[in-house]
Amino acid sequence: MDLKAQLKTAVETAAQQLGATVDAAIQETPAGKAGDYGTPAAFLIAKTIGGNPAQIAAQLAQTVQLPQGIKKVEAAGPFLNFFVDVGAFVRGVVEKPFEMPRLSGKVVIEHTSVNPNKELHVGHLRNVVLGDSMARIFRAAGQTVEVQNYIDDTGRQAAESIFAVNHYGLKWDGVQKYDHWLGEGYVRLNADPAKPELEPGIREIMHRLEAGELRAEVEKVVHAHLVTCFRLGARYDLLAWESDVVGSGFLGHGLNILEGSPFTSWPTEGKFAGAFVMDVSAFMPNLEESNVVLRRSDGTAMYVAKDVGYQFWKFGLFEGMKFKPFATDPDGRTVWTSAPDGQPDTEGRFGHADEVINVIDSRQDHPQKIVRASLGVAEQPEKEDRSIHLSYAFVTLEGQTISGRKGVTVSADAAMDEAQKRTLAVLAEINPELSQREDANEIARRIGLGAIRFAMLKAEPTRKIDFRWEQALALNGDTAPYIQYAAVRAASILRKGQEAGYAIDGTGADWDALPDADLTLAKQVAKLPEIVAQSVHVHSPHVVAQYALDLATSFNAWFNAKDKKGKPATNVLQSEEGLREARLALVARLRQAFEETLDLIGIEIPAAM
RNA sequence: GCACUCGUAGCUCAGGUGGAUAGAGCGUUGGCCUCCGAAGCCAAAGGCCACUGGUUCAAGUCCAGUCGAGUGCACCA
Repeated sequence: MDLKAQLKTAVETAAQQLGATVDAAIQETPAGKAGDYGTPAAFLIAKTIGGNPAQIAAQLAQTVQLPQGIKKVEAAGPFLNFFVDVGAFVRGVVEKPFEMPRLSGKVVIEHTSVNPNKELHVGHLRNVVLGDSMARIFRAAGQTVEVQNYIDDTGRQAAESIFAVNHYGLKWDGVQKYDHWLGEGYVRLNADPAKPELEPGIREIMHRLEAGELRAEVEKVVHAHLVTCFRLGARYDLLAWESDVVGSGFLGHGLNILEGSPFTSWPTEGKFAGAFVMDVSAFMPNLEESNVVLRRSDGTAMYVAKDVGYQFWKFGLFEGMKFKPFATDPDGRTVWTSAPDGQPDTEGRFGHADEVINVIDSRQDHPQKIVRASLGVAEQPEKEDRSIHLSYAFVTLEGQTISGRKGVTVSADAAMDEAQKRTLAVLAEINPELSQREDANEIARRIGLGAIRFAMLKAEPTRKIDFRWEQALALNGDTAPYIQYAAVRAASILRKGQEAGYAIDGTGADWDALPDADLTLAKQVAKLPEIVAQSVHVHSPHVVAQYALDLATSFNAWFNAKDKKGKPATNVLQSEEGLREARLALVARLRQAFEETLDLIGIEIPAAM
């Protein structure tokens, strides 16, 4: 149990003795206040048993049992503050592995789901990075994670691109990236004044797509998309094709389940006569129209019915899809795909989620709420509860709405190329020697991609992002390179320490020689597990990104600390023996915290900067 | 019109389940490399936390309303 949890128990036990049952919050004391951790629990106790909070805090200070590692407690007015034993605390942080949350169960995360008709643009980056980071974080918290990527292969967009290729007689040269080439046909078609007359041809392609005749064409785009996503660091377990969702009868299965619900009906009169409708008012209050049509009066299904069926399948409400390998990712793991000629999933390997997270932009808020409500309609309240829409605001480009058709767009591939190019240029300028090293490109890759990923997830998902080169590729300030630089610097200290023959594992450490400055840093390092727990709780990786910044800031401040005479106060290698070993061990732990934290958001640390 | 999201420093953003003087980055100004990496650090300036009311010992945080911005509201996909 970590120290804060022990403090919480100690305070609550002491409160019990005074006759009050409270939920004691343990927080860090504000900078400048006495103590390390504190609690305002006396307010709550005073409320239940009466009395003066300050007096109660004083009483608690007398009776509370101090856990190991806490050397002193004192009341500061109504607050109860604890003082940690610096040496014992830092030693604990250094020697104990992180106690990550231990969640169980399976979560299915759907992300990317880009129309297979043209290349990804910078707006898609946000989706991929959010989803991939969530997958990493949930995995670290102990859950089984399955990442799915939905392929809308029967939609209008895919049809238009394929039609354009045929119509204009376009030939792929085998050199240009396939998705970029295909996208050019799409753009050309949509700029063509004759497009309205071409409608019958497009419709024919749509029918052929639905029949699965053009699967091979679509697969080429999907492979090209995977190249982009792999480069970003994303990984997938399963590609779920819309044609397979439909072909596996998920629509019917889903509607069958819903038909047994008291919230669905086949009205015989009124505006919905002849249609199959679902009343979601019990799950989505305040709607002007609470009836959702699932099957039209002509018998055809509405689009949301597909989403509902797919969602039900993710939760394991029925089976039916077949699967086969599709590709191998850069780590050598197999990416599976749904396929009509695949094998049945007899082991319940895919789907069967306890929780489903759909990473989709906020324009889909309403349909996603309907999907969620449909689980309520199906009388599956716990699944409804764990049906999460990770909604994020769309990305604009230099203030304009991204539109491939209007040419207001930057591809994800170009953004990554540019990021690496700019990084390399900066490297040549500020560290010419390093830029001559043979791994200079790899260094630039890690920094450039890190910068992009970080820019996409440092803010809350509900924030709108306006993609601007200077901002997305900035190398100082609140950026990935700032954090990476700190991590590299930490590694550099460790290397120098080892070269000098010092132990970095705490051997020979004099923990009690550590001053408060080192305690501040150790406290920051110790926070990682609760950060992971919070990120899982709020379903957003921005919490982890912000923590990574805090960690780097704390380390830089500590590294540069000066004493009253303006001399370095925390120089590790020049510290006295014993203190030096303690600091080296702390820096080693910090470096590990950087690695684990950045890995949670898919950012790699370069060998040097 | 209805619903959802948002409104914190000039700009871009952090601020667990309410708790002690509201924090960063960019930009501005001024400092810090005979000392482990200056892509760094320190300091200054910059805030009626949109507004009004309410709940509470305590509100940036919760509730109601107002104003402003964005998005979505088809037997479309």
